[in-house]
Amino acid sequence: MLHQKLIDRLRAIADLSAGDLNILADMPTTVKSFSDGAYILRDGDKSSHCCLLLEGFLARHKIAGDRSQILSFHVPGDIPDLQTLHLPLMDHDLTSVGRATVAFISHDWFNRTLDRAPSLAHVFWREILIDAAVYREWIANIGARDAIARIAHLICEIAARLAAVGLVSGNSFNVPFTQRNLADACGLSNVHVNRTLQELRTRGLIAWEGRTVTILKRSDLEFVGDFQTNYLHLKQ
Amino acid sequence: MLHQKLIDRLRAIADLSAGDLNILADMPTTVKSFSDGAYILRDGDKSSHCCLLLEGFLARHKIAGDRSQILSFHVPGDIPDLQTLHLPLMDHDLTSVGRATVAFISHDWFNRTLDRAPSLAHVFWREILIDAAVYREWIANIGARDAIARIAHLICEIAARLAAVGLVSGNSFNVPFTQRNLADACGLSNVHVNRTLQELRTRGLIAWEGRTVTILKRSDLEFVGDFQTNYLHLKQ
DNA sequence: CGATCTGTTGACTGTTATCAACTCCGGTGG
DNA sequence: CCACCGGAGTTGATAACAGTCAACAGATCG
Repeated sequence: MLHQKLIDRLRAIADLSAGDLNILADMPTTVKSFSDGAYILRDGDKSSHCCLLLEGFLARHKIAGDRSQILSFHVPGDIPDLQTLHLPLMDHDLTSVGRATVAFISHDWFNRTLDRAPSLAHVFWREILIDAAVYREWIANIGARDAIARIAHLICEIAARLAAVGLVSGNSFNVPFTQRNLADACGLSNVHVNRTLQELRTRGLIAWEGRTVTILKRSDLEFVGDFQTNYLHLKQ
Repeated sequence: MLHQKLIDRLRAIADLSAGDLNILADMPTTVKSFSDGAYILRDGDKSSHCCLLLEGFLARHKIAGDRSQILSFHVPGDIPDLQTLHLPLMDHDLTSVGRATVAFISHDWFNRTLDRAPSLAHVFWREILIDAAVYREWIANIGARDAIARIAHLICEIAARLAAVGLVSGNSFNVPFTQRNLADACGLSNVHVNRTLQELRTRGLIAWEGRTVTILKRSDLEFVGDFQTNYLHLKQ
C-alpha cells in the first residue's frame, strides 16, 4: 500500500483505530519524484500542502552566516512540513538528500479530516511534537557533545527511526548521506567528519561502505553517542 | 489582569476574538512561586498541567554527557510545557532562572476548552509550532555560528520576545541570566562567554550591568548575530 | 569519457576549552 | 556588626579539539 510507511510510522508512536486506518487509506495524494538536492520547499514559501515522504530522505536546512546548517533528516513515513498546517510560512528550506519520492496532501484535506477524527488528530499532533523533541535533542547534541559523540548519536537516531518503519535489516541500513551532509548536520567540518568516521570504524563500532551503514557494536556506539531512545517517544 | 502577559503573547502571534478573550479571562489557575534554580518539571515526569509563566524566567535543560545544555529560555506569557498536552512524558527538565511566578492550568481544562474553541486551539497550536521554530534557529545558532554571533543572536532573540510582551523599555530589559546560563545555552564555556561579552561591550553594541541589558546599536548587534525576526513568526 | 563530486590525507592554524587564581558582591550566621 | 562563605565575574597561561587549505585518488554521473 502506498501509505504503508506513514502507517508504520504512526503505529510506532501511537495506536491507530480501524477508523483511522480507513481514513488514511482514502487519503488523496499527488506523488512526485525528486533528484538529489532538489528543493521541495524554500525559506519564505507559503505552503498549502504537506508532503509525506514515501521513499528516500529529506533534510531541513537553514543558512546561518556563510554556512548551511541541517536541522533535521527525514525518513520514509515522515511528514516534514506538517507544521505548515498552522504555520504556513516556511522559515527554512526542505530538500531531498539523494533521490526521493514524495506524496503531497492538501491542507484542506488535513483540516477537514482532522476536525472530524479527533483520535487521528491526536496522533498527528503527537508526531509534530516528537519532531520538536528531536530538535531539542539536536540542540543538546551539537551544543554539548564532542565530534565523535555527535556522529555516533546521529547514526543511532537514524537507525532507530529507520527501524521504526522497517528499513533496517539485521544491523544494516542504507542512507545517501555524504560526509558533507553529516558535517552540516553536526556543526563540524567535512574533514573532521571524515576523521571521526574513521575513528568509529577503527574502534569497530560501525562499518560505512558506500551507502550502507552497519552498526557493529550497538551498545558501545550508543554509549559513545550518549544515546537514549526516550526522546523519540516510540511506543514501548 | 492575571493573564495579561499570556494575552500579550498570543496577540503578538495571532488575532484573538472577543470570545477567545472571555475564555482566557475565565481560565482557572493555581499560582505558585519559585526561587532561583527550582525544578518545575523533571525529565521523566508525566505531566497533567501546563504552566503559564507570569513573572521571571524559565529554562529547559537537558543533560548531555557531563554537561547541562539549555534548550530554550522562556519569558512571561510563555507556556513552556504546552506540548505535554499531547506528549505528557517529559524528556528534559524545566527550571526557574531567578525567581519566577507560574500559573498552573490543568490539561483537562485545556482539552475541554480547545475542543470547543477551534480558533483558540489554532492560536495555541501556532504558539507550540513557533516554539519548534525557535528550536530550529537554536540548532543553526549553535551549529553554524561562532561565539560572538551566538551570544549576539541570543540577546536579540530575548529582546524581541520580551518586547512582544511589553517588557522592554527603551532599549533596556532585565534578565537574571548568569554567564554560565549563557554558556549552557550557547554551547560555550563560561570563560569564553565572559570574553565574548567583553568584546560586545568594547564594540559598543551592548551594555550589561547586573541584570540590566541595554542594546546600544541594535542594527549592528543584529548584523553580528545574523539575526532576523522571521523565525519568531510575530504578526506584522 | 571527461567532469564533477566524494572521500582521504597531511600540514598548519585558530577558536575555544580547561585550569587556576583572584576580586567583588550579597547573604548568612555567629 | 562583622567574619565568613559561596556564587559570579574576570584574567592569564596552556592545551586540545576542530577548522582551513591544499592536493590527490577513486567513484559517479551525465
